Amino acid sequence: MIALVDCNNFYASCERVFQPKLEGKPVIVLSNNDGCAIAISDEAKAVGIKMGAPAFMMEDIIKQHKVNVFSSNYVLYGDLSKRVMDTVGTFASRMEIYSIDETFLDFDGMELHDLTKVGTAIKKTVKQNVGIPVSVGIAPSKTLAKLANRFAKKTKKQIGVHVVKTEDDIKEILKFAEVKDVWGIGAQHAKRLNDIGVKTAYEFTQLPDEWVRKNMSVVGLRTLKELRGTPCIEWEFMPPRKKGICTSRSFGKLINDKKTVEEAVSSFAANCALKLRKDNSCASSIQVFINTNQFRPQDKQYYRSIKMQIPVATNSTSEIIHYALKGLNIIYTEGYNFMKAGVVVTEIVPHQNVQVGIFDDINRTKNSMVMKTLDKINNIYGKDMVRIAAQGYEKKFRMRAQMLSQCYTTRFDQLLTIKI
DNA sequence: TCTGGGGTCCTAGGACCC
DNA sequence: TCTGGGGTCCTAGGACCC
Repeated sequence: MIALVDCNNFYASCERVFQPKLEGKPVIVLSNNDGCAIAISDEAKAVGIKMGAPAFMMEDIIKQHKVNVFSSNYVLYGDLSKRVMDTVGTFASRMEIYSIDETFLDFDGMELHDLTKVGTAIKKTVKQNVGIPVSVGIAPSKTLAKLANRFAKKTKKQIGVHVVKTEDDIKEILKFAEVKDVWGIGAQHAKRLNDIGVKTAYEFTQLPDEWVRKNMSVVGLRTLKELRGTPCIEWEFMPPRKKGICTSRSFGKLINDKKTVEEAVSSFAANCALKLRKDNSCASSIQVFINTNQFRPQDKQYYRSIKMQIPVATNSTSEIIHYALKGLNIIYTEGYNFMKAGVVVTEIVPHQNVQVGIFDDINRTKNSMVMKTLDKINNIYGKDMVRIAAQGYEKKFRMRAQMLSQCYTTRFDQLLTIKI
């Protein structure tokens, strides 16, 4: 059996941990740049706030219902996520962390008589240790565990746990779920399925294999079998090395001078280099892209990207900035209002596997010592305390984040003050 | 004023090779 | 009627996830 433990409205719940007065009140968290709602408490859902809705279109609802709005604070959420996972991990010998707020537990080979009891214990312990509410779904396959979890959230709010064992249990949750709510079936396939009269997950499981294979590829076929109770999705207990690392941001405002775009791209490149070093990896290829704001029909539109090889795989900030700017210089054209840019590093290899070319004249030992020192300083004094000159000083491209909470658990200067 | 960011996998089609 | 066949690699685009 497989359990899926999922944090309820995770980012909104994180904000509540440090402001308990928000319990029972509507809370939402916005995406980067204070763009869209990406976490919505039940109370905020109840007053009509929808996932992904742009903030500027919800101003009336927010004012009218006194919705508490937060900018996203990924440092805080990342730290609380780690604490949740540490607690959940004690309940099974093997765990696969699937995302910042979800983890699968492998119960195979464990003597568990009452799974509902186990689920309840997980929920209670996480709430007590970290303060985050979770739901638990337990079933024979990952896809069914996801559905069971959803079932628990929708129909057993107080308990927050649902166990699926028998054929009848499976049928019950399949008939309850719409096809669009199945993990692995997105909006496109859901529409296609609805068009041929398939509305529920149960009806989907009644389709012939061949139809699913033909119209939804092997991925859809796997989902089908998982829903019928046969596990087909492999465990990934160790996270595999990433194939690409991307840093991209919308700017806080439209930008039409090249120097500012260069500073933004340099900062994104620096962030990719930092992520590579944290992963102990190097990249031998880099992509840069820039684009205008597609939501402004009055503006001339522009999108270009470029991919370049890096002769010797690297994770050095200065080197990656160098190539990023080289690429930007090729694709940049004057006369547009730019809204977004990004840097992607790919062809990633472990640091110790880097092949050095014969004509390589860069002093890599010295460079890596500089990077180590830079990371050490920035670790203590905050990211970007020391940076490469190309990243600029003013950060005119900076995102909006007007309602940012504190880093309560990771910064000494932002600890919570308690008055007794 | 204003619409996120970071990933994965699969498939089809073109280029190229023998 | 019909224009070789079979393989690999790369890329773009589309689907999905949180």
